[in-house]
Amino acid sequence: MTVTLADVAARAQVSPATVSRVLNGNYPVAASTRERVLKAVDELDYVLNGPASALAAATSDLVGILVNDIADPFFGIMASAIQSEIGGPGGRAGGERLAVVCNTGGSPERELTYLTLLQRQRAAAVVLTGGVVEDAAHRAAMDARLRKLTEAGTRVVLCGRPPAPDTGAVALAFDNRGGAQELTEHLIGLGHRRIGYIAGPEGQTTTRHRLEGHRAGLAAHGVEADPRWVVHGRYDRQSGYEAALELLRRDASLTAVVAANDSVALGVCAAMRDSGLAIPGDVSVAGFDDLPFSVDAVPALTTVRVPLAEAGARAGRIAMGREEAPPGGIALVRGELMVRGSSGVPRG
Amino acid sequence: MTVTLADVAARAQVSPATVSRVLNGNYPVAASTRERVLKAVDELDYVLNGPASALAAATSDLVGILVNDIADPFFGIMASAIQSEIGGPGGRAGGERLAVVCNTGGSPERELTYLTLLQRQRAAAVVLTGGVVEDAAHRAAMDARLRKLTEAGTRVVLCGRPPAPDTGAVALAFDNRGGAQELTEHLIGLGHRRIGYIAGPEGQTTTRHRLEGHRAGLAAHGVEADPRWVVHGRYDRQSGYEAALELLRRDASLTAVVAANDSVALGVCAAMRDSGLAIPGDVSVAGFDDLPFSVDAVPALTTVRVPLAEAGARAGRIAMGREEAPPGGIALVRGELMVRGSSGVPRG
DNA sequence: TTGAAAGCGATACCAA
DNA sequence: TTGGTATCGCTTTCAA
Repeated sequence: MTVTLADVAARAQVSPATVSRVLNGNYPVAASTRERVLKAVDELDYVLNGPASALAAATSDLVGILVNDIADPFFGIMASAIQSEIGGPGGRAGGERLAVVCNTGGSPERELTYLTLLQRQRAAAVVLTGGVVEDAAHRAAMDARLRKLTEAGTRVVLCGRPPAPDTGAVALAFDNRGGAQELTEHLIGLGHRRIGYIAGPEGQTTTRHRLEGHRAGLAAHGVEADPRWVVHGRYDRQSGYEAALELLRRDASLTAVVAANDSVALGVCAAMRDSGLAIPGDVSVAGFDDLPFSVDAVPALTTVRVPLAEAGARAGRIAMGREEAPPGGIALVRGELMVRGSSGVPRG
Repeated sequence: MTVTLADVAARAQVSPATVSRVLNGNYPVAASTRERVLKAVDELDYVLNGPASALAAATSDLVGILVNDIADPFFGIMASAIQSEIGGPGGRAGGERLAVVCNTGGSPERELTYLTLLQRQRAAAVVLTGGVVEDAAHRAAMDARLRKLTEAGTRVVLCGRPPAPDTGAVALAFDNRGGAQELTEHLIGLGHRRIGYIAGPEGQTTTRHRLEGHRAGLAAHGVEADPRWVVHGRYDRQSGYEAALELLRRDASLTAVVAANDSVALGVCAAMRDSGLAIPGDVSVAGFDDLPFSVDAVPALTTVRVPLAEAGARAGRIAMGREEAPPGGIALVRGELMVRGSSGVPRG
């Protein structure tokens, strides 16, 4: 029915072993035989059986990418960067690896389940992106799974989350604290003194680190830090919308708002518009290099550029083993934060 | 070394066949034995070998999703919708399927290569999204590949591209013409008469259909259609930026611009800002339900809602065989267009 | 309801 | 440089 390696071998009048060698190209084969084999492959329109070869070779050409939600442009860019790095068709590496994108939705259980599924597939590598819930039990479970993976020969990269010592996973951390602090100081530099902050979900690493950075920024300049000026929410637009209204309800005299990520910031914009709060012409936005819409869709802006896609790309490189783990196992990369500050605005 | 099914069988004191049955759950097994097996699985921390089982069963639990670029929010949303539909962990289906996301970058060759790679993996289903190059040779090659796939038992869905008769693939078409016409008429309804149009890459189905719809809209209302008011570009932000400038260079008296998709429209916004063209307060934007940023990031807008994610979800459903192909093999869904019109604006 | 055993289709080691 | 072949780990008849 379907064409197998043996069929090709028969047609080319060689052994299956030889065909395999030609196909994998990692073994010396006479030019003439190679010719014949390739011709047979072509004539029979032969397609290798992935599972069979993965079974025999004990490794597949699948690379897992865990993201919070692939519909979020942030993770889309990460996934895209990693993909071009691992080199499927069109990738610079020229390999033939396929990217398995897994939406965890931030759920610890799903995260674990996906890791098991990827282990089941004997994935060549797994890249975990974004923050993680700070929970001892979950962390232990994760570490166990990660260790299993690396022991089974899968390369594991933590991209934007804390290192996991003794698991064999390589970590590529983002400097969430530093990024947050820098951005808050940017607003302070613009003259703001009453700055609201919309944080991510409580209990997540990124949430905590960014908030710490924000506070550090305020402290460094002796700026007031009213606890009522901090609201927690999810990392999405709707949450940003609601949080912005809540902030203004608590204190309408705020002159700037820091949103924990771009999607949240867009929600803030929407809230200000819908609630009849004018968006001033001299609004200032500080965001990523990589989420162009956040920067370009709002007029009259100021940008603090924060390279990020490069982090994803680098993670891919590490996943594929083309780069060693950086000294200490960690590389610091600029964070993934966005600040939205409006001069002299909103008063409800 | 690694735990196998046999190990579990030994520990549970049953045959491998029984363990397999328990794990797959599609076969009657005594409750007591099942207990023992599951206990053994747990104790040994056994993880099924995917490739082995795929080889034996001649099918995998991988679902391929071909997109232009996963970094584009449009495709991110599509991929996300399809994923939740095919039911990995957390999906409603509760299955254990993994999504393989493939970035084609619009390249016909990559498209073909990826299809081969997915065939190699014995993918359970493949969903192709977005438009396709209108080229006889490529079409023939694609059809051949698609036929191979369906013959091998892979379910194939064309989502947003023309049907491919006799390939066994199910098509879920977007009404690009209708959507474009509707949106252009929306602008006409707002009083615009000098409307620019930024089209996608020449030679693609979506490009042609949308442009046709736009022209039909103009014609239906006797509105002028100056050929100079149409510029072609890529479906990305930068292209929109350049095209907008080009349009205004050609004719600064335009009062509205239709962009062939959201990313392009964002580029238009940026161009207007950078070139010092004021963005009026009463700008009107018509876009998707699903790309919130395009709608929310621009103040004072009017929206024409065009459902789209539902198409992706439906594609997933069809891919998984939970829904039959609609009558005639085609379902029409609202298009994926965005209009950006500005009243009484830009003059350079 | 359970077991025995024959594949599934490549890979890679050992010879030649 | 090439061939023979055991092996990978699971699924699935066929019997019992």
